[in-house]
Amino acid sequence: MSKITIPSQLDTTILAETFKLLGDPTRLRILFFCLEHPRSVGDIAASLDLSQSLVSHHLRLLRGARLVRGNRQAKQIFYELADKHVSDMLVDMAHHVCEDSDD
Amino acid sequence: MSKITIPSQLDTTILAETFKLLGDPTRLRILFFCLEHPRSVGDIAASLDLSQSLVSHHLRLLRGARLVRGNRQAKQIFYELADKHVSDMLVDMAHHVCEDSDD
DNA sequence: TAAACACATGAACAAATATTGATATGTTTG
DNA sequence: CAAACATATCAATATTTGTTCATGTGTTTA
Repeated sequence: MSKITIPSQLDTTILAETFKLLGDPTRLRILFFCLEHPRSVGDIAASLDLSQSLVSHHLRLLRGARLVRGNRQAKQIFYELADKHVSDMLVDMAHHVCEDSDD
Repeated sequence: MSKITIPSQLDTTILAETFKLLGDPTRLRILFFCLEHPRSVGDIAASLDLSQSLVSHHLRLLRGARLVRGNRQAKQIFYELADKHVSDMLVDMAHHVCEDSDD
């Protein structure tokens, strides 16, 4: 049930790559910005004061890890979190950081 | 209730630093190895086939972020996860990665 | 079809980071 | 106190990674 399973070295690498992607403030800001509803690349760049190129680069990485997905709507592409797993995890972690208890 | 709270930019930086620490395979292996019960530095190094120096460096970072804590027992220092928050989070994330469903 | 718009990509560079090897600190035992 | 042991720290290096600038791709509108 609640038995702890230690991941293999391979799994650990995969898990680390996901964490690594979340370990950048810019990428986290993008993710949280897209948390409530899909956002266009331009909107992300303008609202977060980032260059369009930079946003695009980060989105590519996030896309590659299936953390976000985007769908075209006319000229724009709207990005949202890939699934509920991801968004739940983000919100959970945010809460973990907010809390300060040591036990 | 289940209202999403978007962290401020400062919180995003702190959150990113935590993720960044978890975003290294070696560090993750160390953490999972110490998940069940405290482990000495030498045991970690030997079991995970890492140099003692490297393990010590990583433990320093993990210690700084209060992800692990160690207490001396004679010559050795045994490290364990800092609190249940951290261990739960690790286990949860491991499960997230293991699951493959898109919904 | 050509121009305008929105986004993606490639090359290049600076900054951050993991790892190593040598050395220092602290603890125990003779 | 000296030697042995376990861990920590320092300096240096090699790799990774975030960011920028210039350019490319695809979609819409005139």
